[in-house]
Amino acid sequence: MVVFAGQGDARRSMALLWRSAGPAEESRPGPKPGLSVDLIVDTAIALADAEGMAALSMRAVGERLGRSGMALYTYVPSKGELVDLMYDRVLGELPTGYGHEEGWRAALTVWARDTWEFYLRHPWVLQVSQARPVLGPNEYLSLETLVRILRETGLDAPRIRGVVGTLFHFLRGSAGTVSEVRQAPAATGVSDEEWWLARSATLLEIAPGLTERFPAVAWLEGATAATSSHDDGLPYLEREARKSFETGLAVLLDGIEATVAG
Amino acid sequence: MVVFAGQGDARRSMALLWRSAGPAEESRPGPKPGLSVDLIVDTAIALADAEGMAALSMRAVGERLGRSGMALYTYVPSKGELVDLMYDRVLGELPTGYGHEEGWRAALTVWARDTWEFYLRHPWVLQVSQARPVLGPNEYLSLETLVRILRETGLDAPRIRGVVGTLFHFLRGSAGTVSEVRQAPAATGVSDEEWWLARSATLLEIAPGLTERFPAVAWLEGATAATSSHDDGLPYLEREARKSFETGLAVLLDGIEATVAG
DNA sequence: CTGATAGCTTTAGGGCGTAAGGAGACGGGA
DNA sequence: TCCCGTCTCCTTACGCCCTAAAGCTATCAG
Repeated sequence: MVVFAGQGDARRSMALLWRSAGPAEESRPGPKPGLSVDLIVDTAIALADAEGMAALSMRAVGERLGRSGMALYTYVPSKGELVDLMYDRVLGELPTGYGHEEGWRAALTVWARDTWEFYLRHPWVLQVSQARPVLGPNEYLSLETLVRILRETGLDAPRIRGVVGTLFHFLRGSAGTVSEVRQAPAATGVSDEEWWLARSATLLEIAPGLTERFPAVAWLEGATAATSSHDDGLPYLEREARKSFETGLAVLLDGIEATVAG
Repeated sequence: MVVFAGQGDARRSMALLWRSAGPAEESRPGPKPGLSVDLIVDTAIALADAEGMAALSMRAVGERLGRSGMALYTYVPSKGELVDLMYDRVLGELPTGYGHEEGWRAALTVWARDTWEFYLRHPWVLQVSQARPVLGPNEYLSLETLVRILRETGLDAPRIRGVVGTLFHFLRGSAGTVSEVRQAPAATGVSDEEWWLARSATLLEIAPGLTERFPAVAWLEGATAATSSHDDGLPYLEREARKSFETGLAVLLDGIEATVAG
């Protein structure tokens, strides 16, 4: 599920995203607000962190706040806007200062690992549509952080743009694999290993001659399984995904270096 | 929306995925089937191609076939399984033979462009969860195709595994950006340019001092806009996404080359 | 005190996936 | 020939989703 953002009138969305902590709070008729946008957004984030994007419904958020789902519409125009606000708020967790004393490659490595772990802390972020930038303050800030590192490479703007995209795609994809691997067993009630075993046993039975039909894949799986340790207690798929992340990151950094060298 | 696959009993799923064109078709009591799994899958693919994954409902597919939504459950155990079948069927479109006469880099470049365009032809494929492999014949085949190219590099299996992942993440992410950029205006009734203009105008008004707060981003956007041609009739965001794809691909290939040399 | 207003609720309408039960068509055995 | 078991397909129904609309009530300005 890619969750699309709200597109009510631009002015209201932007005001919500960029609202500065509290604008004087004049006294007005009617009951005092029992909730606040911040409270709602925080609650929604906690819910999404704990139970995933699929469990994020207006009713569920309302319930956590002791209100009906409809109560939220007083503060937030739609679920889409709420997701935008969650997204931009949570991006604020990302570190912003990566010193360049040790060179851009070291900084970029740390940045990538930080970002990767951020995605794993908030897997639902990976389901927020990237169709169009949300244009919130923290989105700007996180982009600023990355671009600052990359300017150290001396590459021109179009190339930096391409690298920015590639890094984000890589991180989102890689983290997405791990996070879905983690959540799928929970969703289906079958553990990783069990699922894998059941499927591959059935597969051999139903589709014989796999090794002959797909020799390169067979080679890859054989060689991978052979070098795969079982000491760390991680599920099979997650361990492989982590290794792939490190390998892929190294390849990417090499690629940037080669591009810089020109 | 990441669509999770079905996980009915493994045997039935696998049988559906690997079923060989027609197993004798014995005569049985009861009315003749008016539909078939193939017909349903093809119809569902056509629907998803035309109107996106969000429009793919059992009712909608049934309607296209002149049946109720529930009629499909005679052929397919659940929507999840249907999505698996769609996914594996459509993967069959991918070319499989990339000669290595011109070297792996040339082959990989063509492969990447082919795959990228495949994703743009079937954007809904990007919304199919990658949590666990579907393990259908065409998934195997497409992986086989890529691994065959990559074995030419002489890299070891773990590294090839990392590169495979990185390439897929990059392609899926990059194509996803373009496809969402394309579908979002349709979904919201606002064109790309309009949306962008409205947002950035409002942004400048509501969040002044952007350039000072985010100088690196301002530099990047200024420099990009300056070099951006307007001759090809493509919407702004799509043109940029295409350029980023080519840049990113070059960086990645350079990275693989460096790793090989490494 | 009065009237306007804002917070919140309930109701309702149009989606969704799918469980359950029933109608009718058809082939095979008696 | 007739009946019965089986199979396709339908309708109904449940519980979830987002959100429009209308109504209740607490609160404040005048």
